[in-house]
Amino acid sequence: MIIIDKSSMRPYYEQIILGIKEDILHGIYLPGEKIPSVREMASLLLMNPNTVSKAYKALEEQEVIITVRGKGTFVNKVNSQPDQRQLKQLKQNMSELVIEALYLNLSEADIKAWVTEAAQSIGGHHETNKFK
Amino acid sequence: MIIIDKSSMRPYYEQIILGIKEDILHGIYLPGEKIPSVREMASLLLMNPNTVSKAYKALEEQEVIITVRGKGTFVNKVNSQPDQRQLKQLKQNMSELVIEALYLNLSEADIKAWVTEAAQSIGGHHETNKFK
Amino acid sequence: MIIIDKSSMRPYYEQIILGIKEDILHGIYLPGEKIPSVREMASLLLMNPNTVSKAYKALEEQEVIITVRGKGTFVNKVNSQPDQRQLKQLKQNMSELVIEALYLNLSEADIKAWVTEAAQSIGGHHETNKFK
Amino acid sequence: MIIIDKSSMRPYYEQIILGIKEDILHGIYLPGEKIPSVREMASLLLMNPNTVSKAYKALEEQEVIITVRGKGTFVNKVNSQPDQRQLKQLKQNMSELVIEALYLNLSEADIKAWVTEAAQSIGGHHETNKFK
DNA sequence: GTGGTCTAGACCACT
DNA sequence: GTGGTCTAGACCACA
Repeated sequence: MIIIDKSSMRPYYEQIILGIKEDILHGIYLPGEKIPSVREMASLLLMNPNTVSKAYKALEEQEVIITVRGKGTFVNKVNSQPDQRQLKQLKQNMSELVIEALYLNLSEADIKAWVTEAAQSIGGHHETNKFK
Repeated sequence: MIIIDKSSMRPYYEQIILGIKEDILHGIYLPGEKIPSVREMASLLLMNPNTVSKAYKALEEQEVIITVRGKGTFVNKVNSQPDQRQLKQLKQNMSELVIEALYLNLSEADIKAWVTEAAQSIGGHHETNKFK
Repeated sequence: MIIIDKSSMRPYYEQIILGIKEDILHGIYLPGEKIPSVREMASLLLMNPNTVSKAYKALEEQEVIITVRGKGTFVNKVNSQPDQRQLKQLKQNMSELVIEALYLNLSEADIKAWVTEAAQSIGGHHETNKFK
Repeated sequence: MIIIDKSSMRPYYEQIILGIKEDILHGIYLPGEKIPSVREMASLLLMNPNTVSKAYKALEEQEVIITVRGKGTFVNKVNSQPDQRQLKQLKQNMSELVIEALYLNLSEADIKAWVTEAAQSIGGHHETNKFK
């Protein structure tokens, strides 16, 4: 279930992107399955369709979903060769996050515990991880 | 040495904040020591003084530095009691980062390896971690 | 109604902060309600938008208001767990004020009369005080 | 004993002013008594003489101390007819402080308790209050 | 339309 | 010389 935090700094459309990815990882939406249309999702989330549309476009660019004109939007199979640009960006973000965490007097182990916690709240449903 | 990535999405002032924290963790600036004045830093970074000032004010609010009007800006001792709000925010960011990473087909171990790498590129200079 | 005293030593942005808090305590702005946009408030107060923005950001940090990008700024519910740092600062200020007052030959009772006066010019509208 | 908080927002010279007033209220300096010279005070407080001088000038303007050329600086008797401007300013500050306090969910009684506490940490030594 | 960021330049208070 | 405040005006991301 996607929950939008209206008071969050993160823009709505990014929250939607994250929420859909999370749902896919949770196995709520399976590869090949249809996800709600822009309008449906908009009414589910009580949001402007334009905002949802922006999220869907971004997801399509990341090849997470595929839109078929006149039929709907479907979950893509996970790409086994991840986008190098995205990877680099993610690693950079992690590095910055670690700086902040160390500055808050956390240890490396504390940070890794967070990773474990986050991963376990998701893991087990996502097919591509079964074989790693 | 702080490097500003002008093409990054991250605003300059946040990059300055991160850069200074990183420098402190690296032991380039020691607690009690004076850091460059707003104007000096601005000319070092080829940046408007107001932008630097904004970063310094944020750092002061986080109790990373202390500014004394008319005298300069100084590195504070690291706060051993981290701000709960900041911690919560950081953990939330970590959780979102993990989702993105899992989606890029990374394993939990891959992510932890990033943490190790990031931490080791810093660790060893930061006094408060010696005793953890 | 917020009134800016241009001859006051207190910077404009602090006057705006105080004025908005006062208006909320007076019940002019209710929790959840939208307050004027940065630009509106700036034109109301005949002031630069940046100055208003600075006040709004400070108010958001104090969790008095919540800003939603692209939508506006809204009054938060009053925080029942006050910030310890703010409390300490306020008490310190009170202590200094009392010294000055005693030095002007006022009695403790005189000072308390001021407190009563100030509180009554506000009280009765602020929901959280009804239950204390 | 005057203590200067270098990390306080309040400028040094104001802290000196407050400190001297506090010492007089505490009976450490009595009316007619000589207080340390600018240079002595500066070396006591580890401060620049110019800063101390600024404080002394302000205190003289408020008729708290009297400087006699070639002899030194002396505590004045407390003025029984307080400066109306100062009174008004002080009352204004109190009003603002009360707004902040109410916003932090404090009751009127809480604020008055602070006043009592502050006054009692001083009271009893100051002659002009004995007769009120 | 909303707020956020950045620049440029002015003036002020403090040390 | 230090940081703090304020203005003016530009551009951008978000809804």
